[in-house]
Amino acid sequence: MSNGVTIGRAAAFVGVTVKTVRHYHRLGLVAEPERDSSGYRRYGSAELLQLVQVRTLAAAGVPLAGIGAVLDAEAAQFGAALADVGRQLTERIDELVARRDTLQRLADGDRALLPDRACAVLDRMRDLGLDPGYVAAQREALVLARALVPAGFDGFLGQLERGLHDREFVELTRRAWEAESWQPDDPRIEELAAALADRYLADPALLGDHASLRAWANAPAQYRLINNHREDRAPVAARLTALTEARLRAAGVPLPQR
Amino acid sequence: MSNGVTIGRAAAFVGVTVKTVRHYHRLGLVAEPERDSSGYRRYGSAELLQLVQVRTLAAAGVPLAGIGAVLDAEAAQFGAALADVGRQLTERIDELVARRDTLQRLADGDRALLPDRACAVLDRMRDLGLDPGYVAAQREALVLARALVPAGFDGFLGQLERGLHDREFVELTRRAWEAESWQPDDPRIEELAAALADRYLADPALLGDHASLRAWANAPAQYRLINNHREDRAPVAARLTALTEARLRAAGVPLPQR
DNA sequence: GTTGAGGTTGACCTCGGGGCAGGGTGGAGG
DNA sequence: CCTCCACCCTGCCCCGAGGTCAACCTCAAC
Repeated sequence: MSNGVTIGRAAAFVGVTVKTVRHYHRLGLVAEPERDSSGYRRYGSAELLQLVQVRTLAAAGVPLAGIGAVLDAEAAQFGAALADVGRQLTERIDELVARRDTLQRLADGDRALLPDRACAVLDRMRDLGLDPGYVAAQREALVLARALVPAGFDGFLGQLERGLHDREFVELTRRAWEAESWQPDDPRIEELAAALADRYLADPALLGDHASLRAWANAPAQYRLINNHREDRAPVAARLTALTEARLRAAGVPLPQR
Repeated sequence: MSNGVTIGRAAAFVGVTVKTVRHYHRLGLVAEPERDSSGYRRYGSAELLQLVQVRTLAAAGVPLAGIGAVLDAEAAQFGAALADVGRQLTERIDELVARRDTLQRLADGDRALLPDRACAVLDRMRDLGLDPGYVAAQREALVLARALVPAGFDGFLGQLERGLHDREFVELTRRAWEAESWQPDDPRIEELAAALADRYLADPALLGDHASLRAWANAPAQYRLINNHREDRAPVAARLTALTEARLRAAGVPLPQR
């Protein structure tokens, strides 16, 4: 007799691949048809009908794992089940759209990973003639700060902005970066630390506002990490920072514990 | 010294799970930090920075496999790479939206798997008092026909509609369904087949229009499958169909070969 | 007889991790 | 000291919806 069609024809009729049909069999969504004398599956109309039903639901986005239940459920539950699937689809769509929006903000120019205000600060640093290496280091510190201490990020930015408006402070910053080429025991390092501490004490706003200081105090581990960033590649700067911090602490400034 | 933070803290800082961090290590997206004396990973700022960068891109929908390349690429390629990812995201979003739309059409009432016109035909069958079992069988045949011979589907529908407008034909259909309770050798079966064939020959439009007939002729395997659907559960109807077809062929009607 | 198309099973791959097993480590409390 | 609890380590299998590769078998045509 050789009743029915082979799997290839059945798959073609319904518009799927042979693999997919076998996959549905393995999941129990479509009954296995009888085999002919040579072991080939022979599909009759009943199996094709199931295949069409499963395919229609799958193409509509119903997860394969839920198709069995949907087909078993009669009328009343059927609509509810489909509505449920639709809700899940909507959620995933919204998530993907949000991702794409984030991506577009990232791709907007090369200013990835940081908001516009931070990019402006970095641009300003470049314009002031600060070393590109220093600017890059600040950029990394900002990226870290934003992720690790989001509550203190705006304060951190404000602190940087204020520093850039202070000509003397900018000069000190420039020298501090140049100090990297000095010997580690150069006596000028101590001098520079003292000058920096004096500047901070003369204008405490350079250390950040109240909210910002509190945020840092609440996250000492993060403060240490960000503050020590690039320490290995800039040992002189590290020593400079330590000396300056010591002086500030001695003057009563409540910096987070090291 | 115990420098740096453990994996759990690092993960919490960045807002991911410990598993995710280790996953990134395995993919080479974040450098493995040094281990302390007990074998624990100790994260410094450099690793955290990488983690933040990777996380930001991943959250924006960049596939992990592409993040390495994106981070390596400088400025110019960076934007292009992100734009590319954005395009892929848009494609997937469109696909999901299309799925959801399909789903909503399906969920609209219990009339799944078939278009409105077909549902109307089935409703009309019910209204005419035809047996629910018969209507269900016709529904399955329509689902199959739509998937297997889309070109002939509208013609098939039209054929059914015309039949429903023919009072005598409806009566014959009703009797044909009742015939299932007869013995397989009941002489009334032959009579009924003759009456059906006569009715078809009296109004050949009941067999479908030209386009429809051509579509069936081009898909004999599908015709056979759909025509023989439920044959196993309705042997009398099967015999009835065969007898009727034989008469029609004898009268010169070009039905597809069995 | 041979060739090419199409059938059979099975095992392994995708992507972004989640979950569990089995065991080690460190600090706090009885 | 012992125990509890939280945290860390590695390694394995799991998810969805199939794709891909391998090795072999069968059918129809030349």
